[in-house]
Amino acid sequence: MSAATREKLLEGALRTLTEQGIAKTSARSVAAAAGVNQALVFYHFGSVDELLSEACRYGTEQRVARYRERLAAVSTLGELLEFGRVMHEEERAAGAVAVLGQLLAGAQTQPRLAAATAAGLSLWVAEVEQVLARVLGASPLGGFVDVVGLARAVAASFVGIELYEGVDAEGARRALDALEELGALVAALDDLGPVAQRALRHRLRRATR
Amino acid sequence: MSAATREKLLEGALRTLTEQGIAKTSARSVAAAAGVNQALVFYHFGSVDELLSEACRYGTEQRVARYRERLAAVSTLGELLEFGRVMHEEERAAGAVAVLGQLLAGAQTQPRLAAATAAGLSLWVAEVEQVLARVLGASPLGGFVDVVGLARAVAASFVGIELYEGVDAEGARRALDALEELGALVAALDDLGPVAQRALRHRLRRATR
DNA sequence: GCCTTGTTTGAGCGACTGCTCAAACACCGT
DNA sequence: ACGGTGTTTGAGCAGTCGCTCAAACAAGGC
Repeated sequence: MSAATREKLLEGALRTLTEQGIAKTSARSVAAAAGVNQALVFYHFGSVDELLSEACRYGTEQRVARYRERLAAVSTLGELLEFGRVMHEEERAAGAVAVLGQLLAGAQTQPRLAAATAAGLSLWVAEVEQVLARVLGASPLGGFVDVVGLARAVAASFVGIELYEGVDAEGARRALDALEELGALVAALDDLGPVAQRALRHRLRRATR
Repeated sequence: MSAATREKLLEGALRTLTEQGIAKTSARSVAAAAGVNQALVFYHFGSVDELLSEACRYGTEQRVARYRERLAAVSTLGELLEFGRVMHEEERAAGAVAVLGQLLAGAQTQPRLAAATAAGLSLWVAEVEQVLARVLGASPLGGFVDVVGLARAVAASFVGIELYEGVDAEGARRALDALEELGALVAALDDLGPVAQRALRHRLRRATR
């Protein structure tokens, strides 16, 4: 039992990761953020690594579930871009994506953390994949891009930009604006006339061979 | 003087960051990697933060200079994509981009590091910006995307994907493949006939208003 | 009342952290 | 040979790290 303490520690770990970074995240700092004794980290999780791994899963599942309904309603690229902007605003406040960045940095040399972080990221990837398949399927680009790969690229890039925001908020804003613009341009391909669409598809077929 | 020791420490810092991560990068671990006494960190740089900041500048300038000539020769999107692939292979071995990821993670709560990392990233951004302006200027998309913002997005995304590679190498490969594919599709827009190009430009103009 | 089971606590271990410092060192002009 | 200058060294300080442990605690069955 004592799920309450476990949860306090998980929340404390997420808060510490966003506020202090992976370098200053320790059993003591997490326990302080959770308001409990530091020995409980080892009683409940065995090690700091294991706590962070579980916190990654806990936090990611929580965030993904928060957006699942809204994501399911997205059916055009334009809607997806708008959703991305809204989500970015919400997550910046919660720092949820920044957590993945910190874990990703820490995971480079810790196999246990690497597995947990990869699993956490794949939750996001799975969601993005579904939406992209739906959105791109209806576009002239449908069938020409590997949705599985693109979903991974989108998720990883999002984390990179979130980290970038921590050192250059203005630059990150411009980066996101530019991507939104670029997305809107791709969305505009949907509205091309039938002749232009045919010419475009013909070109795309040749480019992918 | 004693530029030799300074350089040894800078190289040692870069090596430690890639091999151990920001969380395990300390004055002692860097000095060990450099093969010198740990007190020299403080004699030459004053603090660990300052050493890492200078290492960021040192490493980034070195890598950017390494690619400047080749980047200047890139004039089409196709060439740019090929260059990106080659550079990725070279940098993965050197771990130079992974260093930026580690510094980015550490910089979230350390103002001194944040400034240095932002400066290092801006060196890459400046290069990407020049190439993008040249490459996109010749494409139907020219004038429709904010090159300054897009360059920042590209740089930050590259770092994110590099970090992702540390936890899921196969996934990162697919992500990069998909991006390359997507780029090839955009490049194919260049080869559209004049009628389709006109229709496309018309659509783009309407989409950006 | 007592004993068992599951949590929580504070103290403490050895190792590590950033950083300081007196002492030793190497190399210079004189 | 001498002093001066810049560099390097090992020891050491106070503090934190991951982790362990005996002891205190709460709660329930008997």
